[in-house]
Amino acid sequence: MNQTIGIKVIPLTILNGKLITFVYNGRTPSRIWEKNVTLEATTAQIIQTIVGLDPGDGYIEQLYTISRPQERDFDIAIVYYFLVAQAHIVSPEGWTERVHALDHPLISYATQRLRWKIEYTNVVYSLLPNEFVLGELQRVYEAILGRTLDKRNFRKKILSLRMLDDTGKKRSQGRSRPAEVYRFKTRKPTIVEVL
Amino acid sequence: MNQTIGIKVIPLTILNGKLITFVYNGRTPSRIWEKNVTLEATTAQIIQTIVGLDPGDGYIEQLYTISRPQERDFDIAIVYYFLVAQAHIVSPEGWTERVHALDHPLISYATQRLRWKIEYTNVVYSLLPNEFVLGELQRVYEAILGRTLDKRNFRKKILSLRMLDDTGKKRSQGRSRPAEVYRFKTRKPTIVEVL
DNA sequence: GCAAAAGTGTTCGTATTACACCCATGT
DNA sequence: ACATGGGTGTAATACGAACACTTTTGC
Repeated sequence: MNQTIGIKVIPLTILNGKLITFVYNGRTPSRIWEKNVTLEATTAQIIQTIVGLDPGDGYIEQLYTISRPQERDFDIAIVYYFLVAQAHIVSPEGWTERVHALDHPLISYATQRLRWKIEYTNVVYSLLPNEFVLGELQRVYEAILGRTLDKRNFRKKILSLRMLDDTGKKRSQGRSRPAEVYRFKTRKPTIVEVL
Repeated sequence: MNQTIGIKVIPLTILNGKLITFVYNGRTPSRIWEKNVTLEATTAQIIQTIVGLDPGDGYIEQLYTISRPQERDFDIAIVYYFLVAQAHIVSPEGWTERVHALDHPLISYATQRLRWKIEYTNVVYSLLPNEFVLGELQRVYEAILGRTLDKRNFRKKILSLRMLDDTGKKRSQGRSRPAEVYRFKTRKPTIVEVL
């Protein structure tokens, strides 16, 4: 029996104001790594074929490499997470929703990394549709940070980062005042100037 | 020919006020990973046998896993860095000093991670002897951050973190006023309370 | 007219920066 | 006596936290 190296991908999305992950038939999406394929390409293949999503629709980041992962299906697992907006997830067949907290130490580690990342990069874009209102953005931050935020302070902070463009459009949802619609200046991972 | 997984260790230390790394015969210390040995154990072995240091004398952290590393000696390299105080490095035979900046993108990534870590943990302890004076500590911070710091502000901040104990001893070096000698409260990685 | 979410400023406390001089020692 | 690094305080500013009411729409 030989060494097997696996790539695992933890898909993360926001559903109903919660940061959640999905498992497929009780397992984290994964595949054996084959020589002459980069780790990044394998990760993309997993997202494409197992998760059933377009890797380009989300944000991929390497999380950690562990030996002897619990599942015993690999000797080493190189773990990535994949952030994707709920809107891209079309047919959740065979998928089981899992709340994020205790599944795996790696998921809470991913959450930690995310908390830190959304403070100084624009990667939250990957959890939102192209156009959105500030309330939606705030709910994403709150889901990741696990606490509520003050609306005024949040808007002040976010707008000062100058990572959003005001589309000029307005959107009304239900019986409430219509909100300004925003869009990310860029949907590529970018470090936000803290000025 | 089969897949080969390598573990690499980037040793980092402070020498003459600079954060540097060492290579051995022009290569980063590494070895092939063998099944049934954890990554952590292999890393410790590399530090022990190739770097020639005691892993317990420094701080080890996983950095990143890459496929197709330049050296072509592995298909995949799982890279760690090892922080160690200059004082522990006894016989640098076969070792070549390398300044940190451009060697490898991973080294600048390690530097980034370090910059962020020393702000909220006590891991700098690993780059210092048991007892030291605040000037030495400041020089370590400056080497990692790559800029000079104001002495008064530095002392205020560091002492407010309450991660140091005053030994009561004084040390004079050369013709200057003797300095208070400090010691880390604990030499285990600890998250510093930001109070 | 009422429910629901959007939008908007000010105040306060804390943390960060900038900055200059005297001290204790070895030579 | 002088060179060397150690040690100390204050003022200005920037930043984050707390906080309440008005607006626009759908029903």
